[in-house]
Amino acid sequence: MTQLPDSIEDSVISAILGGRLRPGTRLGEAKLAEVYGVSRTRVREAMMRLETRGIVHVSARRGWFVVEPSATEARAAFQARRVIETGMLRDLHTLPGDAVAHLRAHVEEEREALHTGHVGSRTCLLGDFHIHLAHAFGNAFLTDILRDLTARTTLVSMLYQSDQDAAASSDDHAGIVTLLADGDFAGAARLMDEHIRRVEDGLDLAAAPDPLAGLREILSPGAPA
Amino acid sequence: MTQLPDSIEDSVISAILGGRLRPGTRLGEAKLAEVYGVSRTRVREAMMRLETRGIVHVSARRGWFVVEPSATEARAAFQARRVIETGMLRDLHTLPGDAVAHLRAHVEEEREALHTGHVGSRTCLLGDFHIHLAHAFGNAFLTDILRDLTARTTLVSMLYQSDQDAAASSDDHAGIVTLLADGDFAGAARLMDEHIRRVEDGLDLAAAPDPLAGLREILSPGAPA
DNA sequence: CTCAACAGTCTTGTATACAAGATTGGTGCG
DNA sequence: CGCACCAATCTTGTATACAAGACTGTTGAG
Repeated sequence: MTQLPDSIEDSVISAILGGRLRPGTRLGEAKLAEVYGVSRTRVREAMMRLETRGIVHVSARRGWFVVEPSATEARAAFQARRVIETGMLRDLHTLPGDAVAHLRAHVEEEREALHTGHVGSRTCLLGDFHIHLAHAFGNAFLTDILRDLTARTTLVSMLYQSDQDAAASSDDHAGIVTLLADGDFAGAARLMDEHIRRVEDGLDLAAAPDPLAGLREILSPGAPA
Repeated sequence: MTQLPDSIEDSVISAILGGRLRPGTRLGEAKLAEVYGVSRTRVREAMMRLETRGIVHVSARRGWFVVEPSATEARAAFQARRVIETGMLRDLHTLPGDAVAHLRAHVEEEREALHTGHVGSRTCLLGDFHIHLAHAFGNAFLTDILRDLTARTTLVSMLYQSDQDAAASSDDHAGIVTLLADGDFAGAARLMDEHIRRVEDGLDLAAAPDPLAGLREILSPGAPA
């Protein structure tokens, strides 16, 4: 379903969406250059582009890091998504003929991923729903903006998620598609508002961003201190 | 009011907002490097950042150019602004105490610029209103997004504006501030919707983007061919 | 044993050199 | 006179070299 990324940026973003890159992960220029088989120049360019999109940031002479949104930024990212996505649905009058079918198919994919239990593709699909919805709306700018915001909220979820009920999210998505199919755009907007709020409220923003992100995977099999 | 820009990006953007840089203008790396007194490397970095923000684009081995939005992109840019700004106002419950005062002061500045008739600062101020409003809303992401979208719609106006009644726009702004002061956020959202639609409808999207943009300023004092 | 100072290593920051393609102006043929 | 071809020039694309700062591990004094 997801075509393999052709650029370094897409590759990094899809790794984030799929949960393979965690917030705070260091992305060394030399290492990436080797991985992608290009020179540091290209890697640097890609990193700078990702920086202006708010996906990574650079710490002077230390390296590039996947952003670790603060509690404030986490709230703001979800609010931004809520504002844009509900605004979009409220502005909606008609949808392209095949849009509902595509969205329904996507929700079906989500369901399957829920059952097979593959966490990576599940997270990725749940985020993709919103991007597909934006795509159906047909505004390229909003689609791009939401893609970046979704990447950020995915990072937020990795940092602050308490339980993040994936099944409930997918149910919301299904409900939204049903309302869209009925032409009840205002209703869809309301449900979208609740949906994003629900995810947002499920976050534990008091949880301090894990300063040991990189260590965890190495230490996780060991006994607690 | 507007502090002088400290980065190349800000400098370019403020030149666009002020109407000093027109769509299609070529920005040569060597020339910019000389102007800013830096090496081509820095200029290139800035240009690439502006490219991901949709402000300039690169034509392979020909140079960097200020974007010339197509009719489709023009419509999409305004729609995106409408969706976001109305969504923002609808999501509003309270406003910081000094926000209304600041916005009122800004509208007053617009009025003065209208009377003195300085086109550059007028255009700049009319765009800035929306950015200040976003700032008052208090979401940094949305503010950044709207800054870039406003730059784009400014470029659109330069290409497709038929008459662009600045006075009417300023009146709309004043009306929005009044409604905000009364706490009528839904009303403000409605007026904002009308306001952006009005500007959008005032565009002549049939007008082909001027392929001779760069020549005009040189030839304008001369007689028609 | 603790801690401060220091040398070595690693990583990014920046400039510069050179390659590759685009444009321009000129030249010669038809 | 018009047009196609070609050389010269200009501009960006990419790699690489070197400088500057940050981190790590060691060493020695107290």
